[in-house]
Parts: sequence; structure tokens; C-alpha cells
Amino acid sequence: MDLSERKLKILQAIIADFIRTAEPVGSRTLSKNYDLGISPATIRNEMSDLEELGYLTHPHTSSGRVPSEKAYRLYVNQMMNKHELTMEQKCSIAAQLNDNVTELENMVQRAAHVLSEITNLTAFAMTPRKDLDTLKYINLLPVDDYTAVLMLVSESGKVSNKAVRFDKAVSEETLRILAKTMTYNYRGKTLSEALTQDIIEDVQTDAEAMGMLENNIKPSFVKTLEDMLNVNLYMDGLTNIFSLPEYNDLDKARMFLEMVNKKEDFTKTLINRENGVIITIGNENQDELLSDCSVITATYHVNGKQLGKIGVIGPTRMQYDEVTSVIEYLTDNISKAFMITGGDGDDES
Amino acid sequence: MDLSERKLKILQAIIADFIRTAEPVGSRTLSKNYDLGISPATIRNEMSDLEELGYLTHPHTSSGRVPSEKAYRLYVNQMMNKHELTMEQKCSIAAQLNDNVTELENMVQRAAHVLSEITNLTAFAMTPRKDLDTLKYINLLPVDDYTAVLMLVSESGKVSNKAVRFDKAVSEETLRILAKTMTYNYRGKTLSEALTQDIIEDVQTDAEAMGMLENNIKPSFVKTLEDMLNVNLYMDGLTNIFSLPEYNDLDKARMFLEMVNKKEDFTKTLINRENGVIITIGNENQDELLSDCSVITATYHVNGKQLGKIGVIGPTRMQYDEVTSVIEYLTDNISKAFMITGGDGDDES
DNA sequence: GTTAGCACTCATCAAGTTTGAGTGCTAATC
DNA sequence: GATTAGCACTCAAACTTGATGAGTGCTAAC
Repeated sequence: MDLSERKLKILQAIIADFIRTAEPVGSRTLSKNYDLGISPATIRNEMSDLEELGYLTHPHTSSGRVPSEKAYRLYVNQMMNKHELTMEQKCSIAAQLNDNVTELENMVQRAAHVLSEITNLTAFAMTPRKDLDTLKYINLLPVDDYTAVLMLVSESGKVSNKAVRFDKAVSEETLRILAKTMTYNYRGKTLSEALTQDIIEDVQTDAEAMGMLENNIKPSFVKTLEDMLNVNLYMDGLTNIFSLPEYNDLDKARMFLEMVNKKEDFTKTLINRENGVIITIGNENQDELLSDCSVITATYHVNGKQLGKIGVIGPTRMQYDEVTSVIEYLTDNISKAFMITGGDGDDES
Repeated sequence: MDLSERKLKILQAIIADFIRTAEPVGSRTLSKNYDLGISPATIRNEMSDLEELGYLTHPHTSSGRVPSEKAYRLYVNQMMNKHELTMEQKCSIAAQLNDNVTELENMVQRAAHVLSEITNLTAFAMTPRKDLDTLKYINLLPVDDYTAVLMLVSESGKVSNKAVRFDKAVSEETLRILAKTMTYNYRGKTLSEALTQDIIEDVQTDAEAMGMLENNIKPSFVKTLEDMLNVNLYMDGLTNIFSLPEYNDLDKARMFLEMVNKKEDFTKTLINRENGVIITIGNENQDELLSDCSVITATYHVNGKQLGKIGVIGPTRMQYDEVTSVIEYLTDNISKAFMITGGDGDDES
């Protein structure tokens, strides 16, 4: 059933007011502050209908109305106007973002910062998944007789490394052979393929060297690959929630911070989201703990291939229009910055 | 002036009680729960003296006494008994810490975790400063015609890298020469020396190559060096403060979290602390913002040279004895683990 | 269909009251 | 002279009470 023009107008006014004030909205306030041309009593009747239809709720009998998740969903889908950023805002954002960029990690981190500053919410930014990246070469650099550094370099220029310890002294010559063997076996494989593929025996390597490969190098190799595959998650504006009336209760603030601090869980949640601009409201979120939050994410791309995400998390009462615009502007900027030369030679500092 | 035996006993009891309950301690409670053998009235007289001497304070006229910073200082210096960890505690800590260690970063991070779990405070762990580490080799790995990865390897096995973009296409041969020149110039220099030393002209490099060194590589080189020098700070148990009555006020909790979130400032504060087990109470802390916190840090060493720190931050009311024991046990463990082979081939994942 | 009017509800706030844990002082006791 | 019992006093915290006001639903008039 479609809502009448008037009901839509009233609902929109309630949502706007509630997003601004965080207070339940009453019929009198509505008729006074919004140019609806009808009396409070009529508004009450309409609100009663809207409540029956599930768009509004009532904290208690004699309080104003609060938009439900269903209302926010309707608002986001149909009623939200495109919010244009001012020229100053755009310039300021671009300036902060592009100042002396050399690395994606850096820029992405700054995006989270800018986003949290503008929206006054908790922002996050995720570096791209490297699924399609392939191994280019593998090196073993001697440190002392028993220790070396295993170094992997990918086609896109990502470098990652870990220490390897050997049971016995190993010569530089042996290290070179081992590295050569590994490069021969893994070159051109994607990172995820390399994770599953076993080290193949090679004519040049003897039994002893093979043992080292299996027992000493393999664990570090796997960990390094996982490091390269893993996305990094930057968060900013965690303490912004203290300014929101929704979290002016210690328990709620605590729960929020504890949830967000579990970075691994949160990263998984993010990875599973679709690409593009995605808004999930309250219980639409998979994660039980996010059931009274809204999450907005958008995707940026590096070289048109690898995809990363940035976004915000906050109460269901948020400025969906403004936040969405800012996020979109940020992702556009990042995508542009890393389009031409494919400068994704990021490291993990 | 020295305190009488009895005053010391009373003060100790007050401190013990206050650390446990966080409530001002009254004379009746004291005489009931502690075997002091004197009546509340006598205790009141003694407490009055102790207050005059600056060891106790009075939140308001008719409330119990609270230990002052001076009292905590006295307690820590003279009255605190050595708290022995139980065998189970030790085993549990050692197990969590040493499970499958390959890297210092990893172990240090886990130390912060264990520490925050046991103490229910906010714990932190700082990786060692690399001042004494020297450069071993410098490499430039081609990514595409305009991009390379600059890689530095130090004597201790630390590897760090950053992307370099060139104004024009650069051949692999050129990269090799550039890397060779840099290695020649910087090998054996400590990281901090390398930061200040300029690139010296070399017979093998022509003017064009020199220009690239200056304009394209230098910025990345400096950043990479700074990355290698920089300590990493891991924090854990941030939300533990929500369980403390000291922070059951939103503003206080917020201030604490905002302070601790400024990692750079906090790192500087930590670096400036002396080595060994250091306890600073309230206003003894340099940082204004820490004026109602106590901080305990201890130092671990890697190979007897590089020094890192771990510690906790919490209200001045904390279990100084227990916390100190745990921190000491942790630093001992880390130092032991990284003593023999000097396996500090950490990276920055 | 719309609106004015009215009785009712309920969170919030301020003012007053009670309670109890604490103190300091004084006079009696050891 | 040191210790203690007794008592008047203080003050935060918890509870009570009543007023206020923003809100509702319902009904009857427009």
C-alpha cells in the first residue's frame, strides 16, 4: 500500500526533525515548525495511521513519535534528496586527502580521518583485498648464520617480509638456492593460490634443503602471504560517539567501543558487504551487535581492479544524505588518485 | 619526620581498603575490618594527624579518608610487599606469551593483551627504538616503468619499504645502479645517521641519475628510515576503564580515551621515561592530562641492546604490587625469548 | 474530512525529607 | 598522658512529593 502524499510529507518532517534533535517529535512541534498547512489534531490522526503501518514508534504513551527502521529505509530509498557538497567542503576534503600522497595506505587512512571529522561519526577505511595480485619474486636475505628475512614482492609492488630461523647455520649460497627454487615455483601465482599450493621438489635442491623449506621457511611463508592478503582496517573518530545522545549511557558507549575494537570481526563484516554505496539500517545488519546502528560503506578501486571500502558507523539516526555524499566524494577522489599509474606500491607501515 | 609504627599501620590499612573498594575509608570500618587493636576514636585522632601531614584527604567534612598521592608514593617506596605470582598465573602467562613466537612485534603485542587482561587496566607495549641499528643494504625493485619499491634492510634484519614514483621511465639497469650507489653511501650507517647524511655524488652516477636520487627517491628514503626508527605502540584493554568507578562519568571516560588515542603524544611520553620499573603517580607525570592517573612501565631488552617498554595506565588507585609483579614477569619473559639468537627480524605487519 | 477541546499520561525537574556513615570535641576511664 | 565512650553535628545519597509541560487519544462540533 502506497502512502498518501500528505503522509509522506509528515513522515519526512518527522525524520528530519528527529535526525536533528534526537527527541521524539510531537504533533504541535511539527505543525509549528514545518509548513504542512494542517492542525496538530490532523497530524495526530495521520501519525496514528503511520504508526499502525510500522513507520513510527512510541517510546511511551504520552511522548512524541520516533521513526522506525522501516521509515529510515523508505527515506533512504525514496525520499532522500541528493545532498550537494559546497565548493569549500570539496576543496577542503581534496586538499587534506591529496597533500603529498605517495601511498594508498596513507591516503586511505586520511580518508577515514576526514570522514570522521566531517560527519562526527566513527569512520573506517579498508585497504583493498589483494586476491588478484600475483607473486613476482621471493628473496631470502641473510641476517646472521641462523636467521634470514623472507621477502615476497608482488606484481603490484607490494612487499612484505618475515623473519625465518633455521635449526642450523645456513650459508648465503643455500639461501640463494632456496629463494630461487621458491621463486621458480610460485612466480605468477596469485597470493591465494600460493597459499594452497605445496612446495614442489626441484632438481636443484637436495633433501636437506627441502627439509628446511618445509620446516623453517614454510610457516613464515604462509604468514607472509596471509599478511599480504589481509586488508588493513583504519578507524578514526571512535570517541565521537560520546557527543551523541544515543550513547550518553556508559553501558551503551562501552558496548559500542568493545564491538568496534574487535577489528577482525568487524573487518569480516565489511568484506562481506556488496560493492558500491551500501546503507544498512539497524537489524538489516547481519551482526547482532550492530542492531541499533546504521552502517554506510562505499567502494573505491585501485587500477579498476582491487577494491577497498570506506564508511561510517553510527546510530540509525544519522544524516544519511550528507554522509553518503561525503563518502562518495572520498571514494571518487581515491579512485582517481590511484587510477593512472597504478601507484599501489603500498607497504604496510 | 618519621611516622610512628601505628600511623604506618593505619595508613597501610586505609590504602589497602581504598584500593579494594574505591570508597573513602572511615574509622569504624577500619577498626572493624583490620586488626589494629584500637578504637575508632583513637583511629580518628591518628587519621587527623595523617591528614595534617598530607597523607590523607577529605572529600568533604563528614566522609571517610582517601589516600593522597603522597601516601601512594610512601606505600610504593616503603610499605609495598613483593607480590608473588602463583605458579598457575606464571604458567598461564608464559603459555600465552610464547605460543609459536617468531617475531618480537607479535610477542610484544600479546604481552599488552595479557597485561590488560590480568590487571583489568589499559596496557600498552612499545617496540624497541632502533637507534643503534645500521643499514645493511638498499634495493630498488621495479614494479612498472615509472614505479619502483625502495627497500631497506638493517643489520638486525628489519626490512622496510616504500613505493617510489619517477617522473619518467626508468630501466632496471638504472635502478640497479641507483641502489648500488645508495648502498655504497649508507652501508654501516645507523638509521639516524642516514637520516641526516646527504647523498654523496658518486663517479658511477650521471647528473640525471643524481636528479632522480634527489627528487624522487629521497622523500621515500627519508620516510622509510623514519618508519624503521619509529617505535610501534600497541594498546589493549582500552574499554577496561569502564569497569572502574573512577570513570563512571561519561566526560571522564571520554577524556581518558581521547588522551590515550593520541598515540604519538603518548609514545613520546613513554620514550622519555627512565629504564627499569618506573611508577609515576598522579602529578608526578609530566603530562597534565595524566594528572589523575598512575603509570607503571618496565623495560625489556632485545639482545641486551635495544630497549622496549611495556606498562599500564590507570587510576592512582591501583594494585601497585600485583601490577608491578606481572609487568616484571612479562619483561623478563620477553627479554629471555629474544636473548640468544637475537631474533628481532620483525616487520611491520 | 478537519479541527477545537478536554481528560489523561508520563518524563523531568526542583524542593523537601530521611538515612547513615562519617567527623570533631569533651569528659570519663585506664 | 593515652585511650575511649558519648554526643552533637555534617553532608552525600536516596527517596518522596508535587508541579510542569509536552505529548497523546477521543469526542463532538464545524
